[in-house]
Amino acid sequence: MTTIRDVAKKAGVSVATVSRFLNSTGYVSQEAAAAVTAAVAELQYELNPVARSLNTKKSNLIGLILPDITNPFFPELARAVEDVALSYGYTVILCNSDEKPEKEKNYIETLKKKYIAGFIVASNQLDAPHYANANLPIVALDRAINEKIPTISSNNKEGAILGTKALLDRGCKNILFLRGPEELNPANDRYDGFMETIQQTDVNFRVVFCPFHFADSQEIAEQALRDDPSIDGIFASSDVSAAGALKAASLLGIAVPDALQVVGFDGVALGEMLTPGLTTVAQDVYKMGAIAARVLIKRIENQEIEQHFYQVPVKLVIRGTTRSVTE
Amino acid sequence: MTTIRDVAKKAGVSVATVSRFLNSTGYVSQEAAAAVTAAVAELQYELNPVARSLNTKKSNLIGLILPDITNPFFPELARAVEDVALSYGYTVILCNSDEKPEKEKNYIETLKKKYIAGFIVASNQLDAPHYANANLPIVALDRAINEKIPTISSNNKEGAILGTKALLDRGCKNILFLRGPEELNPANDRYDGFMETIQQTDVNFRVVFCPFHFADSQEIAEQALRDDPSIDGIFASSDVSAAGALKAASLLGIAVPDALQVVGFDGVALGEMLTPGLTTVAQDVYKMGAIAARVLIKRIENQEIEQHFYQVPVKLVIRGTTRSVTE
DNA sequence: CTGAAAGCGCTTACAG
DNA sequence: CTGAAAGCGCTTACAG
Repeated sequence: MTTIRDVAKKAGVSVATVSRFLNSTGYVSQEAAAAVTAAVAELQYELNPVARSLNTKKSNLIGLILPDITNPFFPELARAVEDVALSYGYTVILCNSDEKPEKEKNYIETLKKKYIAGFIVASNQLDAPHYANANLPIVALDRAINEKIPTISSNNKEGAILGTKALLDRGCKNILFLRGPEELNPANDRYDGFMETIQQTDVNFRVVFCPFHFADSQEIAEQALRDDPSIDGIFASSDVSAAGALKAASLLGIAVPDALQVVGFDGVALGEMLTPGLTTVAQDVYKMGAIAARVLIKRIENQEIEQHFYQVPVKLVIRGTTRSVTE
Repeated sequence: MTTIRDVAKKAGVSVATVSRFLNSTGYVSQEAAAAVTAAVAELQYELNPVARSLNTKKSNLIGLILPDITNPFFPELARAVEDVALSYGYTVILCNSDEKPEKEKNYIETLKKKYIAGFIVASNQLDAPHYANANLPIVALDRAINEKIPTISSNNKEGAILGTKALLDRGCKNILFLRGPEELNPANDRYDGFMETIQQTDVNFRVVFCPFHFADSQEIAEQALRDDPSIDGIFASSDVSAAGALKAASLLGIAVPDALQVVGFDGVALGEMLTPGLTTVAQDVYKMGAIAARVLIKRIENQEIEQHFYQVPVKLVIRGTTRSVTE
């Protein structure tokens, strides 16, 4: 392995000069710079990041803390984070927290020992003290912990308004809203958007809590549809829940979209694979991840960041679970 | 930050003794051990992994190289790897390679500089020289590069036999096999299983290449079904392809499972969300990932490993895209 | 603009 | 069984 010492010797300068040149810190004469450049090229020298970390107490590792990569929302997010990280020379460590504070805390502590540069956190435990005390650059997804931590989220309320209107515009007169978990900020924003929109009309509606889980959603939807067969529209707070609702409808022999229209939320790949294809409010998950990574890296590198809250636009994707607009 | 030096001072021994004790390398007297233990506890000392890495040229990082975490097969694999890694004190770095040799090579090189402990590789580029020359513990998924590298895979051939028989047992007389990419070992094993089984019968069949991609699969299946409307069974080499085939059938107005039965391969969550639910040959993806991680860690720690090839069993999951068995 | 030297926090022959 | 010392490969005041 060739070290900075070898480079210094070959270039005829001190290691300090080589280091300063390589890190563009401090002045280096033209000649010295040229000599070092040549020596580096000739020896194919590459800096040892571990040795550097030991000094600077910083690495180019970033931690991505999320509940569970298995949840269809997260792979695309992880992909975006990794793409951006890679392009800036960072490496990402995957941390599945299962929303457990001890797991998160544990990750933060063991990674701090590795001088991790920062964290991107997509978790509900964000208000736990281990984040506030982490003393490290952090960027949050979907949940603001405090003003100091930049947050990226979709425009969930706007999305819910779009989704609700989609059902209204298509003639639904009795809408079931599958509301997501109460602890989830985005789910609550979606709820607000739905309520605000529906209450401006005289359309019937009911709201039911429903986890973002397929089998549970199916059961809850089935129950609701049995209770009230006149339901003619379902707005689910997630695509997985929408898939559950579709399954329930099929089991009950309810025709979609003729007798029942369904709109999901997320824009996950699953939606297009269903039959009929799921009409949904699509988030730009990749973009969220990319922004999160970019903002984190800016913070790590002490660059200015323009804003602390990023709202990524959302859009309605019309597929087969809704009919054409009625006049 | 408290260092090994502080511990040594408090315990009244040298840092060498502390280090030896902590790493259980070399002899340490009872008294010294006790003193160190007490000092460590009192100071809440934790070893600095970066400083250690610099000396030992090893870290507890493991790299997971896969084509794209966005492909529904991989999140569960990644989850398993991470779970096992965590329980043994390792941390996993996510590397999306897009099957590009340069990307893989680049990852390997930059991570080697970080003294990465080993790699788990789920990629088709495994025969590229950068693996053979990596000079690091590697475990492969689904593809053997050479005898030195342990490999974990599903029993793909057996699975294909199961899937084919499922169609045969249910009366299919004209089967379309959606064969996966030619470069993919598992896809070829599935093909072999299919061929072996079907050729023992006088049932009509045809084979078509088909990438593991939804829209492409849909198109290919649609074309095939148009060409030959008498097809009454489709065996797809992946669940995503099966989903594409189902979509095609629905578009063409072909009733599943009455006029057409479909069997997938993978056992991905998507399968149960489809309507009707997808009958499929399920792999135990989590188990594959867990074994891969366990084997890699054994190699890293120079433990014996029992075998070099692990075949994880596969099982047939019957859902709604097939009928009941005919006599 | 540059170099000698100390230091980051550990490990590991080596001598005793 | 144990300690002094060198070393892992870099960075960073400090003095010049």
